[in-house]
Formats: sequence, structure tokens, C-alpha cells
Amino acid sequence: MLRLSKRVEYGLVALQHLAKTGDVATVREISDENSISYDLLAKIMQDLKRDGVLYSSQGVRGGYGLMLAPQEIPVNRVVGALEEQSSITECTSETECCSREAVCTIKGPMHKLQEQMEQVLSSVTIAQLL
Amino acid sequence: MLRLSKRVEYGLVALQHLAKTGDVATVREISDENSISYDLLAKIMQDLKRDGVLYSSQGVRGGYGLMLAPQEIPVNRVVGALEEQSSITECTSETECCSREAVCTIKGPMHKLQEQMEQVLSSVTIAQLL
DNA sequence: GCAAGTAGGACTTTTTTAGTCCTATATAAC
DNA sequence: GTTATATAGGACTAAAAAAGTCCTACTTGC
Ligand code: SF4
Ligand code: SF4
Repeated sequence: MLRLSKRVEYGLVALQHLAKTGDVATVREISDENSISYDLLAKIMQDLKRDGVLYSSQGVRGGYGLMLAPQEIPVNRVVGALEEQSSITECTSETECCSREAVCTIKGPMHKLQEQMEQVLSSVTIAQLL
Repeated sequence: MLRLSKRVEYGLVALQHLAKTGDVATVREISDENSISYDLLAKIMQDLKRDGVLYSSQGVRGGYGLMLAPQEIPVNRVVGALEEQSSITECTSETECCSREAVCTIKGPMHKLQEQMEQVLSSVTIAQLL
């Protein structure tokens, strides 16, 4: 369906929120203001932290903050951090692919298409969402 | 997951097949040569015909053929013909959207991203898969 | 000590995609 | 005009992925 998952969408919303306020925010704050499931967003924030886009501080008065400037966070980084697979087809590496690989005649072109998609996604940053 | 469905993938393979041979082919021929489920491909071909990309002739010695030159069939046309929804988010029209629309702050940017994706998809044609 | 936070495992539900099965209809060849 | 070979298409099942929920543990400022 060529659709971005809700995880990515929520992630972008959260990053936009942090970029806009320029301050630390708790998951609760972000989820409330944007009508996003708290539990779901909590996981997303953890993933973004793991990826190095966010830092966190635990305990009272804790929360999440941006590790990078908004213009340093391209959308494809968010996709990479939040989705298992972000390839346009089952083909990930040049070598292992789907069961039809032996007879497949579109693998090469698909990889090129993939690259172009990546480029679009990497050319847009959080700063452009403000 | 930002992934093209198998329907689109198989559709592209089939179109490539037709473009390569430049002749009419039956679903059986294409499905056999490319190890694609016959039933599944049959539906795909019907959809591509409905969209005007292919013509068909029924009965003995029938089959499917291209209605357009390979360079006149961009990938995004195939996507449009084979997938219900091809938008990057739930947002389709400018007006109706998801339940979070009232508080959503990324709708505009998402639409722009969508446009760029479309452009990539429309700039690659079947001719480039040969 | 306790309230406010993040960290994260395990799970259920829902939605989407992929794949199958069966029947009807058209037509060229004989 | 019968028959084999095609497309046309409805209905269904199975599998995979995404979305959402629930519960517990750990951290830390006050
Ligand atoms: S069909 Fe071809 S392009 Fe698609 S996943 Fe398989 S090998 Fe890759
Ligand atoms: S969250 Fe915003 S961009 Fe996403 S579907 Fe809802 S209204 Fe559209």
C-alpha cells in the first residue's frame, strides 16, 4: 500500500512537538496534546532514543528531548528507527531475496526505485514539518 | 512498511514480460515462467485491463496484450490500478482524514511528501524495467 | 518514602495482504 | 455445434503485519 506506518506518523508528530517547543517533554504531554495512545507512543519514544535521535531522563521531571537539531533529522532516519523493514520489496540485500529470485527480472530496477525513494525521504527533515 | 504490495510487484513483472516479448501472452504463460500464482496473477491482469493498460481477448488463442507503449506506462499507474489506497498516510482528500485530524500538525507536510513520492513513481516506466 | 517518570516484556485485536477455489462466459478450431 | 482454451469474477480462507493494550520493573527528584 506504500503507506507509512502509524508508528512513523506518531514519531514525526512527537519530534515535531519537541522541535516546536524546543524543550523536554514527557510522553504523557505529547500523547495528550496529540491524541495518541500513551502506551504506543511510549514505545516509539524508546525506539527513537535507542536510535540516538532523542535523549531521555528518567524519574520526576524527566522526559524526552532532541539530541539533534530538527534540520539534522531526516524523515528516513525516523523510518529507519521505527520500522523493521523499510524496503520497497522483499529484496533487502543484493544476495538473499524471495523465492522467485531465480526467475526474477525486476530486482535491479526495484533497487534503483528504492534508492530514489530513500532520497526523497532523506531530503525532508523535521525542520520542514514546522 | 513503505512496501509495494506483491500485487504491484507481480503486475510489473507481467508488464515487463509483455513488453519484452512484444506479443500477446496468456496468464498461464506468464505465471509459469515467473513462478507466480496463476489465480493471483489472473486477478491482477483483470485489474490492469480495467485500468486500460492492457487489452484482452477471450477464448482459444486469447490472452493479454499491452494497450500502451512500455514508455507510456509509469509505475505509479500500475500502483494506482492495483492498490486500493496508495497514499502515504490515511489522509487522502484535503478534507476527510483520521480521527486525529483536529489536532494534527503534519497533514500539510505529509501531503507534500506524498507528491514527491508520486513523482518518483511516475518518472519510472515499464520501459526502464527492460 | 513516594510520586512521576522512563524501560520494556507479553499479549490481544484489528486490518491488510496473499492466496485459493469455484463457476460463468466467450471464442477459435475442428 | 461441440469442445478445448481462454478471460471474468465472486466468495472465501489463511497468513502476516500493524495497532493497541496491559502489566511490572526500575530510576530519580522532592
Ligand atoms: S520478485 Fe524479484 S524483486 Fe521482488 S522480492 Fe523477489 S527477487 Fe526481489
Ligand atoms: S495524523 Fe494527521 S496526517 Fe496522519 S492521517 Fe491523521 S490527519 Fe492525516
